[in-house]
Amino acid sequence: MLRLGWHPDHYTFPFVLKACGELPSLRCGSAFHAFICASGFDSNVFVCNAVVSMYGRCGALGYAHHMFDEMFQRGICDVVSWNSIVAVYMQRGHAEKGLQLFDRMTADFRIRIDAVSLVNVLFACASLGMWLRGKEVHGYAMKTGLFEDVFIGNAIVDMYAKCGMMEEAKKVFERMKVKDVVSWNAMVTAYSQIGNFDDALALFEKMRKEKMELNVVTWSAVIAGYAQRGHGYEALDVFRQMQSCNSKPNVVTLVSLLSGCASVGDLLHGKETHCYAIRCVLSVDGNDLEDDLQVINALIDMYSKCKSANVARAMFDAIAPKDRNVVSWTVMIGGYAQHGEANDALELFSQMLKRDNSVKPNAFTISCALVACARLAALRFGRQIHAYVMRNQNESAALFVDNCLVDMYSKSGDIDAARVVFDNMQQRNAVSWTSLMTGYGMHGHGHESLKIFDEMKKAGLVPDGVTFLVVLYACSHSGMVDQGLAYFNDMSKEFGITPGPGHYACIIDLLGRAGRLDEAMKLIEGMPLKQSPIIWMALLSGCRIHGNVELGEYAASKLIELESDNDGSYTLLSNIYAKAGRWKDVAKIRSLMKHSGIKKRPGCSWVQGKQGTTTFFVGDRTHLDSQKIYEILADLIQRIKPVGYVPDTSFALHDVDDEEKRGLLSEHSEKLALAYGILTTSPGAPIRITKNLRICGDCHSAFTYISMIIDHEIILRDSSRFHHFKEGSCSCGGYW
DNA sequence: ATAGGGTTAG
Repeated sequence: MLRLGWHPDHYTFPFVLKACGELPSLRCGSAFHAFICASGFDSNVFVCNAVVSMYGRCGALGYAHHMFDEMFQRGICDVVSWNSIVAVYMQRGHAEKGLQLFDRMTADFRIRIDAVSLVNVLFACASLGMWLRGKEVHGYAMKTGLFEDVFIGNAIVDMYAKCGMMEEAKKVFERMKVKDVVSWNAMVTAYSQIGNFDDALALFEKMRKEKMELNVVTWSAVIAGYAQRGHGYEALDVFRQMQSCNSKPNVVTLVSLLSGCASVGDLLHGKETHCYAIRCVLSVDGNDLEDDLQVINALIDMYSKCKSANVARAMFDAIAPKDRNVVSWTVMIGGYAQHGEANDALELFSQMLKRDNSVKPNAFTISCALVACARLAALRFGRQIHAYVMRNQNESAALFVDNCLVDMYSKSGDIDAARVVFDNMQQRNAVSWTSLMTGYGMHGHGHESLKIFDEMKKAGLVPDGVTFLVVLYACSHSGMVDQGLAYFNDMSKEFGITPGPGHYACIIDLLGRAGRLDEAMKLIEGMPLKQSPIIWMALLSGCRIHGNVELGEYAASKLIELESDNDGSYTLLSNIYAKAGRWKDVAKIRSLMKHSGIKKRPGCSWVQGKQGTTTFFVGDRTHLDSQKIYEILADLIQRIKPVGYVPDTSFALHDVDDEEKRGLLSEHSEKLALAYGILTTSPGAPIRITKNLRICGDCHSAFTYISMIIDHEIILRDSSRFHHFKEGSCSCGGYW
């Protein structure tokens, strides 16, 4: 246009400036601003107002305010100028500052406000939760007739909804004579966000039935509603409907959809959505970095929750390091912590701290790192994170992080530290209480766990299904059979909680340990539930403890029937046969496992040291100090034999002669870890070992004797609970 | 000028 010799007028500039704001491109915008000044158009209010908005949209708050001030000095501000600067502050998240300016505009300068001014102030009331002031504005709008404006009506509905006054919002919505798609969307999203998704869906259906206009916001809101409730398949279904209606999904739609795929672990649809994102949403030139990053972060999250940690990591690595934001780091760390290798999570977290750059962990990141520590029982690392939290306290996020700390300390074997964190919490919820109860339960302090349960109820918190799972677990690991049965009855009668498979498994476990296998079997037969593998596993392990071959075989056959015959069930059955000396049957199982391709998961133990953890597999000889480790072990075994230790070969699981069996036993990963712990731990300090599977019976007996002759307490966490070996006895008292 | 989105705990 300029090249053709045409001259822009004051109608042209606002359009050009608007485009700069939408890009947004501060460079273009300020270039036009300079051009405007040079050509004398800066005397025009219309143009100047557009400059203010442009700077605001480009995030240049200072420039915007400077422009406004200059106009103010020149005395050319009109209502639009005021509205513009107020809106600039609102949109950048400074609602309070915007509201202050609005008050000056009306009180000090007596500017006659219009509909846009009202929408601005309603927006501020909504985001600051100032419903009283919002109500005044509502009254003003009714008096002046501005309520008829659909924009005003929508803003009032939204204000009430955001202030949690759904009844008021509904009333206003129903009284609006003219409604548009925004009005309906405001109601749909409000219902969805307060958890009343039924009403949200009902409105959505009504919109469709009456053939109202549905836009991308409507569809995205419904997809997000399903996704947030873990209904990924329904979310995908709505996405299909959206496509068949020729609505074009955008970034928000895809991010919602991906979180739906993640929540149900649907890798296939996740990949499909990834392809769609590449085709239609991700910008080719990387112009829209913010939006792209959100989609990429959602993709990383989806891939790790769908057990594709490597793909997730590749995407993470593909983001330029300076472009990764805190969410990118958090989803990757959280992905490793929960669905992958927890060690990788801690490795990545350390990297994040080391980069002394702009990205600092937030409460989400810390929680994810603590989850990883809890899984590994990485007490030392967990303590460091605790110290970091103390240095960078953030009140508003304290509850979540503190709960993670309680869980981490409980699961890492420092129940006293868990208690200290719990006692110092400003706020507690049901998760805080149950985390502590789990800790005591895992350590075999059933009575303490139940005491906390009583205190929890006294504190006014209502126990739910998870709480009772923890209660029953605590009872079974402390041999409190009658209490456990009583709680099991109470939970449905007094608290109206229907027991699920997990609760039944706990009770079967409880009865099984106590040797009341017939009662356990009767309970299974009378169960009003679908057969579930964990229930048969519980029975099977009860049979293992009491050497009941017949019932064990039955439970195993049920597991195979349910097609959940994993290595654990075969190992248990094999243990039962071995205990009964039925070596032919042991061999049969071995060949069956070979035949069906089921491999015994390798046992693996790791021990906490000053320099981090050291891991051992069965028969591991890869360690530098291997020779010393085996020497220490051999020496210990020789020394405990005179005190009464007899190697229990039934745990060796191999149909080989006794001499060889004894060799295999002494190479179990937990024994190697203990020897290494003795080698490297300072005298008197406890040795902390973690094992991925349950501790082997022979190792348990050996550890008990060893604890008589060494100067360390041995604290071992296996996949079932904690064992504290001290002075010739173990805290588990046989309940493991 | 009004409506929608990603990461955390038992």
